[in-house]
Amino acid sequence: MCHDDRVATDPARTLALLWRVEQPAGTRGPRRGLDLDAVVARATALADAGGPDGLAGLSVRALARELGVAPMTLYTYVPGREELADLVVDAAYAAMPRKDTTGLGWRERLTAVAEENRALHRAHPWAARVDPGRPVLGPGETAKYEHELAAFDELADLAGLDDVDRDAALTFLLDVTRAAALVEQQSAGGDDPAAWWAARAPVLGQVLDPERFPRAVRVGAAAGAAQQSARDPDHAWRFGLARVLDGLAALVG
Amino acid sequence: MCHDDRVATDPARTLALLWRVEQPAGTRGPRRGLDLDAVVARATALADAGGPDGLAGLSVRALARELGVAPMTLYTYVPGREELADLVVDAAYAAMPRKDTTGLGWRERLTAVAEENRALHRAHPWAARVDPGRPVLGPGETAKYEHELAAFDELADLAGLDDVDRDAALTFLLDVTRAAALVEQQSAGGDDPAAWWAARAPVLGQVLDPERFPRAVRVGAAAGAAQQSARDPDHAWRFGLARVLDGLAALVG
DNA sequence: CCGTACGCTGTACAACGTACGCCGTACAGA
DNA sequence: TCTGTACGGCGTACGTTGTACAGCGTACGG
Repeated sequence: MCHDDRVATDPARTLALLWRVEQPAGTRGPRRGLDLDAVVARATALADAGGPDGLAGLSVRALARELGVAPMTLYTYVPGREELADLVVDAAYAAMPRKDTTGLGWRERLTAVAEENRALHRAHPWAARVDPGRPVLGPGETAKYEHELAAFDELADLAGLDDVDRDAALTFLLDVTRAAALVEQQSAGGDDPAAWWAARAPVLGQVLDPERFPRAVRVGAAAGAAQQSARDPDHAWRFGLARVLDGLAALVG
Repeated sequence: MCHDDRVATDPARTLALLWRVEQPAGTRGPRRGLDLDAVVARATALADAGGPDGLAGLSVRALARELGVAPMTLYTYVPGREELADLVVDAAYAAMPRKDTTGLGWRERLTAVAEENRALHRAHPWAARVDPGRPVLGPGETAKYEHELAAFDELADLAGLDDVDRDAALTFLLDVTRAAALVEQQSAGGDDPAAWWAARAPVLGQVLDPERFPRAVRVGAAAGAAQQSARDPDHAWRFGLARVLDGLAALVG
Protein backbone atom coordinates (compact mmCIF):
# COMPACT_ATOMS: atom_id res chain seq x y z
CA MET A 1 0.00 0.00 0.00
CA CYS A 2 2.75 2.37 0.91
CA HIS A 3 4.39 4.22 -1.88
CA ASP A 4 3.97 1.75 -4.68
CA ASP A 5 4.13 4.32 -7.43
CA ARG A 6 7.15 3.23 -9.39
CA VAL A 7 8.69 4.78 -12.48
CA ALA A 8 6.64 2.15 -14.32
CA THR A 9 8.29 -1.21 -14.83
CA ASP A 10 8.75 -2.51 -18.33
CA PRO A 11 6.10 -5.21 -18.92
CA ALA A 12 8.48 -6.98 -21.28
CA ARG A 13 11.00 -7.36 -18.46
CA THR A 14 8.35 -8.92 -16.25
CA LEU A 15 7.25 -11.32 -18.95
CA ALA A 16 10.86 -12.28 -19.66
CA LEU A 17 11.27 -12.99 -15.97
CA LEU A 18 8.12 -15.10 -15.84
CA TRP A 19 9.16 -17.16 -18.84
CA ARG A 20 12.76 -17.27 -17.65
CA VAL A 21 14.09 -15.75 -20.83
CA GLU A 22 17.67 -15.07 -19.76
CA GLN A 23 19.42 -12.11 -21.24
CA PRO A 24 23.13 -12.42 -22.29
CA ALA A 25 24.37 -11.38 -18.83
CA GLY A 26 28.11 -10.83 -18.84
CA THR A 27 30.02 -12.96 -16.39
CA ARG A 28 31.76 -10.08 -14.68
CA GLY A 29 31.56 -9.49 -10.98
CA PRO A 30 30.75 -11.89 -8.16
CA ARG A 31 28.45 -14.84 -8.79
CA ARG A 32 24.83 -14.51 -7.62
CA GLY A 33 24.20 -15.93 -4.21
CA LEU A 34 20.56 -16.85 -4.87
CA ASP A 35 18.51 -17.83 -7.84
CA LEU A 36 15.09 -16.64 -8.86
CA ASP A 37 13.42 -19.96 -8.17
CA ALA A 38 14.71 -20.01 -4.62
CA VAL A 39 13.47 -16.48 -4.06
CA VAL A 40 10.04 -17.35 -5.41
CA ALA A 41 9.87 -20.56 -3.39
CA ARG A 42 10.65 -18.72 -0.16
CA ALA A 43 8.18 -16.00 -1.04
CA THR A 44 5.51 -18.64 -1.62
CA ALA A 45 6.22 -20.25 1.74
CA LEU A 46 5.98 -16.87 3.42
CA ALA A 47 2.73 -16.05 1.65
CA ASP A 48 1.27 -19.44 2.56
CA ALA A 49 2.13 -18.84 6.20
CA GLY A 50 0.35 -15.50 6.03
CA GLY A 51 -3.11 -16.97 5.52
CA PRO A 52 -5.73 -15.48 3.22
CA ASP A 53 -3.94 -12.14 3.01
CA GLY A 54 -0.55 -13.77 2.75
CA LEU A 55 0.24 -12.52 -0.70
CA ALA A 56 -0.92 -8.99 0.00
CA GLY A 57 1.01 -9.10 3.26
CA LEU A 58 4.17 -10.43 1.70
CA SER A 59 6.86 -7.83 2.28
CA VAL A 60 10.18 -7.40 0.58
CA ARG A 61 11.87 -6.89 3.91
CA ALA A 62 10.45 -10.03 5.47
CA LEU A 63 11.44 -12.10 2.47
CA ALA A 64 14.95 -10.67 2.54
CA ARG A 65 15.24 -11.47 6.24
CA GLU A 66 14.12 -15.02 5.48
CA LEU A 67 16.73 -15.36 2.75
CA GLY A 68 19.49 -13.82 4.83
CA VAL A 69 20.15 -10.89 2.54
CA ALA A 70 19.58 -7.16 2.68
CA PRO A 71 16.19 -5.98 1.42
CA MET A 72 17.66 -4.14 -1.54
CA THR A 73 19.40 -7.27 -2.73
CA LEU A 74 16.09 -8.68 -3.90
CA TYR A 75 15.78 -5.85 -6.36
CA THR A 76 18.61 -7.41 -8.36
CA TYR A 77 16.40 -10.46 -8.86
CA VAL A 78 13.02 -8.85 -9.31
CA PRO A 79 11.91 -5.37 -10.38
CA GLY A 80 9.67 -4.89 -7.37
CA ARG A 81 7.08 -6.25 -5.04
CA GLU A 82 4.30 -6.48 -7.62
CA GLU A 83 6.37 -8.54 -10.02
CA LEU A 84 7.41 -10.80 -7.18
CA ALA A 85 3.75 -11.45 -6.47
CA ASP A 86 3.18 -12.26 -10.13
CA LEU A 87 6.00 -14.78 -10.01
CA VAL A 88 4.55 -16.40 -6.91
CA VAL A 89 1.13 -16.67 -8.51
CA ASP A 90 2.44 -18.10 -11.74
CA ALA A 91 4.61 -20.61 -9.90
CA ALA A 92 1.60 -21.80 -7.93
CA TYR A 93 -0.35 -22.27 -11.15
CA ALA A 94 2.57 -24.11 -12.70
CA ALA A 95 2.79 -26.47 -9.74
CA MET A 96 -0.87 -27.55 -9.89
CA PRO A 97 -1.30 -31.26 -10.62
CA ARG A 98 -3.30 -31.61 -13.82
CA LYS A 99 -5.34 -34.76 -14.18
CA ASP A 100 -5.58 -36.07 -17.73
CA THR A 101 -9.28 -36.63 -18.30
CA THR A 102 -9.38 -37.00 -22.07
CA GLY A 103 -12.10 -39.41 -23.05
CA LEU A 104 -14.19 -38.93 -19.93
CA GLY A 105 -17.61 -37.27 -19.95
CA TRP A 106 -17.70 -33.50 -19.78
CA ARG A 107 -19.17 -33.50 -16.29
CA GLU A 108 -16.27 -35.53 -14.96
CA ARG A 109 -13.79 -33.35 -16.78
CA LEU A 110 -15.24 -30.13 -15.42
CA THR A 111 -15.47 -31.58 -11.95
CA ALA A 112 -11.81 -32.50 -12.12
CA VAL A 113 -10.90 -28.93 -13.06
CA ALA A 114 -12.99 -27.60 -10.22
CA GLU A 115 -11.34 -29.95 -7.77
CA GLU A 116 -7.85 -29.07 -8.93
CA ASN A 117 -8.65 -25.44 -8.28
CA ARG A 118 -10.13 -26.27 -4.94
CA ALA A 119 -6.88 -27.99 -4.02
CA LEU A 120 -5.02 -24.87 -5.16
CA HIS A 121 -7.08 -22.71 -2.84
CA ARG A 122 -6.47 -25.10 0.04
CA ALA A 123 -2.72 -25.12 -0.53
CA HIS A 124 -2.55 -21.36 -1.05
CA PRO A 125 -5.31 -19.48 0.75
CA TRP A 126 -4.21 -16.20 -0.84
CA ALA A 127 -4.97 -17.57 -4.32
CA ALA A 128 -8.65 -16.76 -3.98
CA ARG A 129 -7.74 -13.08 -3.55
CA VAL A 130 -5.70 -12.85 -6.73
CA ASP A 131 -7.31 -10.35 -9.08
CA PRO A 132 -8.77 -12.47 -11.89
CA GLY A 133 -9.07 -9.42 -14.14
CA ARG A 134 -5.31 -8.94 -14.25
CA PRO A 135 -3.84 -11.94 -16.04
CA VAL A 136 -0.22 -12.76 -15.28
CA LEU A 137 0.45 -14.30 -18.70
CA GLY A 138 3.24 -16.48 -17.35
CA PRO A 139 3.97 -20.09 -18.30
CA GLY A 140 2.11 -21.44 -15.29
CA GLU A 141 -1.06 -19.51 -15.96
CA THR A 142 -0.89 -20.37 -19.64
CA ALA A 143 -0.47 -24.08 -18.99
CA LYS A 144 -3.36 -23.95 -16.54
CA TYR A 145 -5.53 -22.15 -19.07
CA GLU A 146 -4.67 -24.63 -21.81
CA HIS A 147 -5.38 -27.60 -19.57
CA GLU A 148 -8.67 -26.24 -18.37
CA LEU A 149 -9.85 -25.25 -21.80
CA ALA A 150 -9.13 -28.77 -22.95
CA ALA A 151 -11.54 -30.06 -20.32
CA PHE A 152 -14.28 -28.13 -22.15
CA ASP A 153 -13.65 -29.84 -25.49
CA GLU A 154 -16.55 -32.27 -25.25
CA LEU A 155 -18.97 -29.73 -23.85
CA ALA A 156 -18.02 -27.17 -26.47
CA ASP A 157 -18.66 -29.74 -29.19
CA LEU A 158 -21.98 -30.89 -27.78
CA ALA A 159 -23.25 -27.39 -27.11
CA GLY A 160 -21.68 -25.74 -30.12
CA LEU A 161 -19.80 -23.20 -28.04
CA ASP A 162 -17.61 -20.73 -29.88
CA ASP A 163 -14.29 -19.66 -28.41
CA VAL A 164 -15.70 -16.66 -26.62
CA ASP A 165 -18.34 -18.79 -24.92
CA ARG A 166 -15.82 -21.46 -24.12
CA ASP A 167 -13.78 -18.88 -22.26
CA ALA A 168 -16.91 -17.56 -20.56
CA ALA A 169 -17.88 -21.06 -19.46
CA LEU A 170 -14.46 -21.67 -17.94
CA THR A 171 -14.54 -18.33 -16.20
CA PHE A 172 -17.96 -19.22 -14.85
CA LEU A 173 -16.69 -22.48 -13.38
CA LEU A 174 -13.59 -20.89 -11.87
CA ASP A 175 -15.55 -17.99 -10.40
CA VAL A 176 -17.83 -20.27 -8.47
CA THR A 177 -14.89 -22.36 -7.34
CA ARG A 178 -13.05 -19.32 -6.08
CA ALA A 179 -16.12 -17.99 -4.32
CA ALA A 180 -16.59 -21.34 -2.57
CA ALA A 181 -12.98 -21.19 -1.44
CA LEU A 182 -13.57 -17.75 0.03
CA VAL A 183 -16.54 -19.06 1.96
CA GLU A 184 -14.65 -22.12 3.11
CA GLN A 185 -11.74 -20.20 4.57
CA GLN A 186 -14.33 -18.10 6.36
CA SER A 187 -12.60 -14.90 7.18
CA ALA A 188 -15.55 -14.24 9.41
CA GLY A 189 -14.88 -16.04 12.63
CA GLY A 190 -11.31 -16.91 11.87
CA ASP A 191 -10.26 -19.86 13.97
CA ASP A 192 -13.01 -19.43 16.54
CA PRO A 193 -16.35 -18.57 14.94
CA ALA A 194 -18.23 -19.08 18.19
CA ALA A 195 -16.27 -16.35 19.94
CA TRP A 196 -16.60 -14.09 16.91
CA TRP A 197 -20.37 -14.33 17.00
CA ALA A 198 -20.51 -14.16 20.77
CA ALA A 199 -18.74 -10.79 20.73
CA ARG A 200 -21.36 -9.43 18.33
CA ALA A 201 -24.46 -11.16 19.67
CA PRO A 202 -25.41 -8.56 22.31
CA VAL A 203 -25.58 -5.63 19.90
CA LEU A 204 -27.04 -7.73 17.10
CA GLY A 205 -29.78 -8.90 19.42
CA GLN A 206 -30.73 -5.30 20.12
CA VAL A 207 -30.61 -4.21 16.55
CA LEU A 208 -31.66 -7.09 14.33
CA ASP A 209 -35.42 -6.75 14.40
CA PRO A 210 -37.01 -10.02 13.19
CA GLU A 211 -40.02 -8.07 12.01
CA ARG A 212 -38.01 -5.77 9.77
CA PHE A 213 -35.65 -8.50 8.59
CA PRO A 214 -37.51 -11.79 8.92
CA ARG A 215 -35.65 -13.69 6.23
CA ALA A 216 -32.27 -12.23 7.02
CA VAL A 217 -32.49 -13.26 10.65
CA ARG A 218 -33.85 -16.73 9.93
CA VAL A 219 -31.68 -17.62 6.94
CA GLY A 220 -28.60 -15.93 8.35
CA ALA A 221 -28.89 -17.97 11.52
CA ALA A 222 -29.38 -21.18 9.55
CA ALA A 223 -26.49 -20.51 7.20
CA GLY A 224 -24.21 -19.44 10.02
CA ALA A 225 -25.05 -22.48 12.09
CA ALA A 226 -24.53 -24.83 9.16
CA GLN A 227 -21.15 -23.37 8.36
CA GLN A 228 -19.91 -23.37 11.88
CA SER A 229 -21.31 -26.71 12.94
CA ALA A 230 -19.19 -28.33 10.25
CA ARG A 231 -22.05 -30.69 9.53
CA ASP A 232 -21.54 -29.76 5.93
CA PRO A 233 -18.39 -27.76 5.70
CA ASP A 234 -18.43 -27.85 1.95
CA HIS A 235 -22.14 -27.49 1.33
CA ALA A 236 -21.75 -24.28 -0.62
CA TRP A 237 -19.04 -25.88 -2.70
CA ARG A 238 -21.12 -28.83 -3.82
CA PHE A 239 -24.18 -26.67 -4.29
CA GLY A 240 -22.26 -24.29 -6.50
CA LEU A 241 -20.60 -27.01 -8.55
CA ALA A 242 -23.90 -28.82 -9.11
CA ARG A 243 -25.52 -25.56 -10.19
CA VAL A 244 -22.66 -24.84 -12.58
CA LEU A 245 -22.93 -28.25 -14.19
CA ASP A 246 -26.71 -27.94 -14.46
CA GLY A 247 -26.39 -24.48 -15.90
CA LEU A 248 -23.95 -25.63 -18.54
CA ALA A 249 -25.97 -28.76 -19.24
CA ALA A 250 -28.80 -26.52 -20.35
CA LEU A 251 -26.57 -25.42 -23.22
CA VAL A 252 -26.46 -28.96 -24.57
CA GLY A 253 -30.19 -28.86 -24.87
CA MET B 1 -0.71 -2.70 4.96
CA CYS B 2 1.55 -0.67 7.12
CA HIS B 3 1.26 -1.26 10.83
CA ASP B 4 -2.37 -2.16 11.08
CA ASP B 5 -2.00 -4.19 14.24
CA ARG B 6 -4.21 -2.39 16.68
CA VAL B 7 -4.91 -3.14 20.32
CA ALA B 8 -8.01 -4.89 18.91
CA THR B 9 -11.09 -2.77 18.47
CA ASP B 10 -14.26 -3.72 20.26
CA PRO B 11 -16.63 -5.32 17.72
CA ALA B 12 -19.58 -4.03 19.69
CA ARG B 13 -18.34 -0.46 19.20
CA THR B 14 -18.12 -1.01 15.47
CA LEU B 15 -21.61 -2.48 15.31
CA ALA B 16 -22.99 0.39 17.37
CA LEU B 17 -21.36 2.77 14.92
CA LEU B 18 -22.82 0.96 11.92
CA TRP B 19 -26.30 0.97 13.36
CA ARG B 20 -25.89 4.51 14.66
CA VAL B 21 -26.67 3.53 18.22
CA GLU B 22 -25.70 6.75 19.97
CA GLN B 23 -24.33 6.50 23.44
CA PRO B 24 -25.44 9.06 26.07
CA ALA B 25 -22.60 11.45 25.18
CA GLY B 26 -22.46 14.35 27.64
CA THR B 27 -22.80 17.76 26.08
CA ARG B 28 -19.53 19.08 27.47
CA GLY B 29 -16.82 20.56 25.33
CA PRO B 30 -16.99 22.05 21.87
CA ARG B 31 -19.58 20.78 19.40
CA ARG B 32 -18.38 18.34 16.75
CA GLY B 33 -17.40 20.00 13.52
CA LEU B 34 -18.35 17.04 11.34
CA ASP B 35 -20.79 14.22 11.52
CA LEU B 36 -20.26 10.56 10.78
CA ASP B 37 -22.41 10.59 7.67
CA ALA B 38 -20.39 13.42 6.16
CA VAL B 39 -17.16 11.57 6.89
CA VAL B 40 -18.49 8.40 5.31
CA ALA B 41 -19.83 10.28 2.29
CA ARG B 42 -16.46 11.91 1.64
CA ALA B 43 -14.70 8.62 2.15
CA THR B 44 -17.01 7.02 -0.39
CA ALA B 45 -16.30 9.75 -2.90
CA LEU B 46 -12.58 9.31 -2.38
CA ALA B 47 -12.82 5.54 -2.75
CA ASP B 48 -14.90 5.90 -5.90
CA ALA B 49 -12.29 8.20 -7.38
CA GLY B 50 -9.62 5.64 -6.62
CA GLY B 51 -10.94 3.06 -9.06
CA PRO B 52 -11.01 -0.67 -8.38
CA ASP B 53 -8.54 -0.40 -5.50
CA GLY B 54 -10.16 2.73 -4.20
CA LEU B 55 -11.27 1.26 -0.90
CA ALA B 56 -7.97 -0.45 -0.24
CA GLY B 57 -6.20 2.75 -1.22
CA LEU B 58 -8.38 4.96 0.94
CA SER B 59 -6.11 6.60 3.48
CA VAL B 60 -6.96 8.32 6.71
CA ARG B 61 -4.62 11.16 5.85
CA ALA B 62 -6.13 11.75 2.41
CA LEU B 63 -9.64 11.75 3.83
CA ALA B 64 -8.63 14.18 6.56
CA ARG B 65 -7.07 16.49 3.96
CA GLU B 66 -10.31 16.31 1.99
CA LEU B 67 -12.36 17.20 5.04
CA GLY B 68 -10.05 19.99 6.11
CA VAL B 69 -9.11 18.48 9.44
CA ALA B 70 -6.02 16.91 10.91
CA PRO B 71 -5.63 13.16 10.38
CA MET B 72 -6.01 12.34 14.05
CA THR B 73 -9.32 14.16 14.20
CA LEU B 74 -10.96 11.32 12.29
CA TYR B 75 -10.19 8.99 15.14
CA THR B 76 -12.77 10.79 17.24
CA TYR B 77 -15.40 9.69 14.71
CA VAL B 78 -14.20 6.22 13.86
CA PRO B 79 -12.00 3.70 15.66
CA GLY B 80 -9.70 3.21 12.70
CA ARG B 81 -9.24 2.69 9.01
CA GLU B 82 -10.81 -0.76 8.93
CA GLU B 83 -14.01 0.38 10.59
CA LEU B 84 -14.16 3.33 8.24
CA ALA B 85 -14.06 0.92 5.32
CA ASP B 86 -16.88 -1.10 6.89
CA LEU B 87 -18.97 2.04 7.17
CA VAL B 88 -18.33 2.92 3.53
CA VAL B 89 -19.32 -0.57 2.42
CA ASP B 90 -22.47 -0.64 4.49
CA ALA B 91 -23.48 2.83 3.32
CA ALA B 92 -23.09 1.73 -0.29
CA TYR B 93 -25.29 -1.29 0.38
CA ALA B 94 -27.85 0.89 2.12
CA ALA B 95 -27.98 3.29 -0.81
CA MET B 96 -28.76 0.62 -3.39
CA PRO B 97 -32.15 1.08 -5.06
CA ARG B 98 -34.24 -2.02 -4.40
CA LYS B 99 -36.86 -2.85 -6.95
CA ASP B 100 -40.01 -4.37 -5.52
CA THR B 101 -40.63 -7.47 -7.60
CA THR B 102 -43.15 -9.29 -5.48
CA GLY B 103 -45.53 -11.23 -7.66
CA LEU B 104 -43.19 -11.51 -10.63
CA GLY B 105 -41.69 -14.81 -11.77
CA TRP B 106 -38.59 -16.00 -10.01
CA ARG B 107 -36.43 -15.45 -13.08
CA GLU B 108 -37.41 -11.80 -13.25
CA ARG B 109 -36.86 -11.40 -9.54
CA LEU B 110 -33.39 -12.93 -9.64
CA THR B 111 -32.49 -10.93 -12.70
CA ALA B 112 -33.50 -7.75 -10.90
CA VAL B 113 -31.26 -8.62 -7.97
CA ALA B 114 -28.38 -9.33 -10.31
CA GLU B 115 -28.88 -6.03 -12.08
CA GLU B 116 -29.06 -4.08 -8.86
CA ASN B 117 -25.72 -5.55 -7.90
CA ARG B 118 -24.32 -4.83 -11.29
CA ALA B 119 -25.30 -1.21 -10.83
CA LEU B 120 -23.58 -1.25 -7.45
CA HIS B 121 -20.37 -2.45 -9.02
CA ARG B 122 -20.59 0.21 -11.71
CA ALA B 123 -21.12 2.98 -9.16
CA HIS B 124 -18.42 1.66 -6.82
CA PRO B 125 -15.70 -0.28 -8.62
CA TRP B 126 -14.10 -1.22 -5.30
CA ALA B 127 -17.23 -3.10 -4.24
CA ALA B 128 -16.19 -6.18 -6.22
CA ARG B 129 -13.04 -6.40 -4.08
CA VAL B 130 -14.85 -6.40 -0.76
CA ASP B 131 -14.15 -9.66 1.04
CA PRO B 132 -17.45 -11.57 0.88
CA GLY B 133 -16.32 -13.89 3.66
CA ARG B 134 -16.19 -11.06 6.18
CA PRO B 135 -19.76 -9.80 6.64
CA VAL B 136 -20.16 -6.25 7.87
CA LEU B 137 -23.46 -6.91 9.64
CA GLY B 138 -24.55 -3.29 9.32
CA PRO B 139 -28.05 -2.06 8.52
CA GLY B 140 -27.23 -1.63 4.84
CA GLU B 141 -25.94 -5.13 4.40
CA THR B 142 -28.81 -6.52 6.38
CA ALA B 143 -31.43 -4.69 4.32
CA LYS B 144 -29.72 -5.85 1.15
CA TYR B 145 -29.67 -9.43 2.40
CA GLU B 146 -33.33 -9.30 3.38
CA HIS B 147 -34.35 -7.81 0.05
CA GLU B 148 -32.37 -10.31 -1.96
CA LEU B 149 -33.55 -13.29 0.03
CA ALA B 150 -37.11 -12.15 -0.61
CA ALA B 151 -36.44 -12.39 -4.34
CA PHE B 152 -35.85 -16.10 -3.82
CA ASP B 153 -39.24 -16.73 -2.20
CA GLU B 154 -40.91 -18.19 -5.30
CA LEU B 155 -37.92 -20.26 -6.31
CA ALA B 156 -37.46 -21.59 -2.80
CA ASP B 157 -41.11 -22.65 -2.75
CA LEU B 158 -41.03 -24.27 -6.17
CA ALA B 159 -37.74 -26.06 -5.59
CA GLY B 160 -38.29 -26.83 -1.94
CA LEU B 161 -35.10 -25.08 -0.85
CA ASP B 162 -34.33 -25.02 2.85
CA ASP B 163 -32.77 -21.96 4.42
CA VAL B 164 -29.21 -23.14 3.97
CA ASP B 165 -29.78 -23.76 0.27
CA ARG B 166 -31.58 -20.47 -0.11
CA ASP B 167 -28.51 -18.73 1.22
CA ALA B 168 -26.29 -20.81 -1.02
CA ALA B 169 -28.38 -19.95 -4.06
CA LEU B 170 -28.16 -16.24 -3.32
CA THR B 171 -24.42 -16.50 -2.77
CA PHE B 172 -24.17 -18.30 -6.09
CA LEU B 173 -25.96 -15.51 -7.92
CA LEU B 174 -23.94 -12.77 -6.24
CA ASP B 175 -20.65 -14.53 -6.85
CA VAL B 176 -21.22 -14.69 -10.56
CA THR B 177 -22.36 -11.09 -10.60
CA ARG B 178 -19.28 -9.96 -8.77
CA ALA B 179 -17.00 -11.96 -11.02
CA ALA B 180 -18.63 -10.42 -14.08
CA ALA B 181 -18.00 -6.98 -12.61
CA LEU B 182 -14.34 -7.81 -12.15
CA VAL B 183 -14.10 -8.83 -15.78
CA GLU B 184 -15.99 -5.77 -16.93
CA GLN B 185 -13.76 -3.28 -15.19
CA GLN B 186 -10.90 -5.13 -16.79
CA SER B 187 -7.96 -4.34 -14.63
CA ALA B 188 -5.98 -5.78 -17.51
CA GLY B 189 -5.66 -3.03 -20.04
CA GLY B 190 -6.93 -0.27 -17.85
CA ASP B 191 -8.15 2.57 -20.01
CA ASP B 192 -6.16 1.54 -23.06
CA PRO B 193 -6.23 -2.22 -23.61
CA ALA B 194 -4.64 -1.92 -27.02
CA ALA B 195 -1.51 -0.32 -25.61
CA TRP B 196 -1.44 -2.84 -22.80
CA TRP B 197 -1.39 -5.75 -25.21
CA ALA B 198 0.97 -4.00 -27.58
CA ALA B 199 3.57 -3.66 -24.83
CA ARG B 200 3.41 -7.40 -24.20
CA ALA B 201 2.95 -8.67 -27.73
CA PRO B 202 6.66 -8.91 -28.66
CA VAL B 203 7.61 -11.19 -25.79
CA LEU B 204 4.36 -13.12 -25.94
CA GLY B 205 4.94 -13.77 -29.63
CA GLN B 206 8.30 -15.31 -28.83
CA VAL B 207 7.07 -17.38 -25.96
CA LEU B 208 3.48 -18.44 -26.63
CA ASP B 209 3.99 -21.54 -28.74
CA PRO B 210 0.71 -22.37 -30.54
CA GLU B 211 1.75 -26.02 -30.63
CA ARG B 212 2.18 -26.27 -26.87
CA PHE B 213 -0.84 -24.10 -26.06
CA PRO B 214 -3.20 -24.40 -29.03
CA ARG B 215 -6.42 -23.66 -27.18
CA ALA B 216 -4.94 -21.02 -24.93
CA VAL B 217 -3.62 -19.02 -27.87
CA ARG B 218 -6.78 -19.37 -29.94
CA VAL B 219 -9.36 -18.87 -27.20
CA GLY B 220 -7.32 -16.23 -25.44
CA ALA B 221 -7.11 -14.21 -28.61
CA ALA B 222 -10.84 -14.58 -29.27
CA ALA B 223 -11.81 -13.67 -25.73
CA GLY B 224 -9.42 -10.75 -25.61
CA ALA B 225 -10.62 -9.42 -28.96
CA ALA B 226 -14.26 -9.75 -27.96
CA GLN B 227 -13.73 -7.88 -24.71
CA GLN B 228 -11.72 -5.10 -26.21
CA SER B 229 -13.73 -4.68 -29.40
CA ALA B 230 -16.72 -3.78 -27.25
CA ARG B 231 -18.89 -5.73 -29.66
CA ASP B 232 -20.24 -7.45 -26.61
CA PRO B 233 -18.85 -5.68 -23.62
CA ASP B 234 -21.10 -7.57 -21.29
CA HIS B 235 -21.02 -10.96 -22.91
CA ALA B 236 -19.59 -12.68 -19.85
CA TRP B 237 -22.24 -11.02 -17.73
CA ARG B 238 -25.19 -12.30 -19.73
CA PHE B 239 -23.59 -15.70 -20.17
CA GLY B 240 -23.06 -16.02 -16.44
CA LEU B 241 -26.54 -14.83 -15.52
CA ALA B 242 -28.17 -17.18 -18.03
CA ARG B 243 -26.13 -20.08 -16.67
CA VAL B 244 -27.10 -19.19 -13.10
CA LEU B 245 -30.79 -19.12 -13.97
CA ASP B 246 -30.52 -22.41 -15.86
CA GLY B 247 -28.59 -23.97 -13.03
CA LEU B 248 -31.20 -22.94 -10.51
CA ALA B 249 -34.05 -23.92 -12.83
CA ALA B 250 -32.75 -27.48 -12.67
CA LEU B 251 -33.69 -27.44 -8.98
CA VAL B 252 -37.33 -26.89 -9.84
CA GLY B 253 -37.29 -30.12 -11.82
C1' DC C 1 47.79 -6.34 -14.22
C1' DC C 2 44.38 -3.20 -14.65
C1' DG C 3 39.72 -1.51 -15.97
C1' DT C 4 35.20 -2.31 -15.67
C1' DA C 5 30.79 -4.57 -15.24
C1' DC C 6 28.07 -6.26 -11.84
C1' DG C 7 26.29 -8.29 -7.22
C1' DC C 8 25.29 -6.47 -3.00
C1' DT C 9 23.88 -3.18 0.52
C1' DG C 10 23.62 1.23 3.82
C1' DT C 11 21.24 5.14 3.91
C1' DA C 12 17.43 7.94 3.02
C1' DC C 13 12.75 9.47 1.78
C1' DA C 14 7.89 9.55 1.31
C1' DA C 15 3.89 7.45 2.60
C1' DC C 16 1.17 4.87 5.80
C1' DG C 17 -1.82 3.81 10.50
C1' DT C 18 -2.18 5.27 14.96
C1' DA C 19 -0.62 5.83 20.28
C1' DC C 20 0.00 9.56 23.38
C1' DG C 21 -0.62 13.74 25.47
C1' DC C 22 -1.64 18.63 25.26
C1' DC C 23 -4.74 22.56 24.47
C1' DG C 24 -8.77 25.12 24.48
C1' DT C 25 -13.72 25.13 24.75
C1' DA C 26 -18.15 25.17 26.77
C1' DC C 27 -21.36 23.20 29.77
C1' DA C 28 -22.74 21.48 34.97
C1' DG C 29 -22.88 22.48 39.37
C1' DA C 30 -21.91 25.74 42.99
C1' DT D 1 -20.76 34.40 38.09
C1' DC D 2 -17.08 31.38 38.78
C1' DT D 3 -14.86 27.00 38.43
C1' DG D 4 -14.06 22.11 37.51
C1' DT D 5 -14.19 18.93 34.07
C1' DA D 6 -15.51 16.32 30.06
C1' DC D 7 -14.61 16.38 25.51
C1' DG D 8 -13.37 17.73 20.47
C1' DG D 9 -9.38 18.58 18.00
C1' DC D 10 -4.66 17.90 16.75
C1' DG D 11 0.91 18.18 16.92
C1' DT D 12 4.28 15.04 17.48
C1' DA D 13 6.37 10.73 17.16
C1' DC D 14 7.12 5.76 16.21
C1' DG D 15 7.24 1.81 13.57
C1' DT D 16 6.08 -0.01 9.32
C1' DT D 17 6.14 -0.16 4.23
C1' DG D 18 8.36 0.11 -0.94
C1' DT D 19 12.22 1.60 -3.30
C1' DA D 20 15.69 5.39 -5.36
C1' DC D 21 20.49 6.24 -5.20
C1' DA D 22 25.23 5.92 -4.55
C1' DG D 23 29.03 3.43 -3.02
C1' DC D 24 31.81 -0.74 -2.18
C1' DG D 25 34.14 -4.84 -3.37
C1' DT D 26 34.73 -8.71 -6.43
C1' DA D 27 36.24 -11.27 -10.30
C1' DC D 28 36.57 -11.64 -15.08
C1' DG D 29 38.07 -9.63 -20.12
C1' DG D 30 41.52 -7.51 -22.30
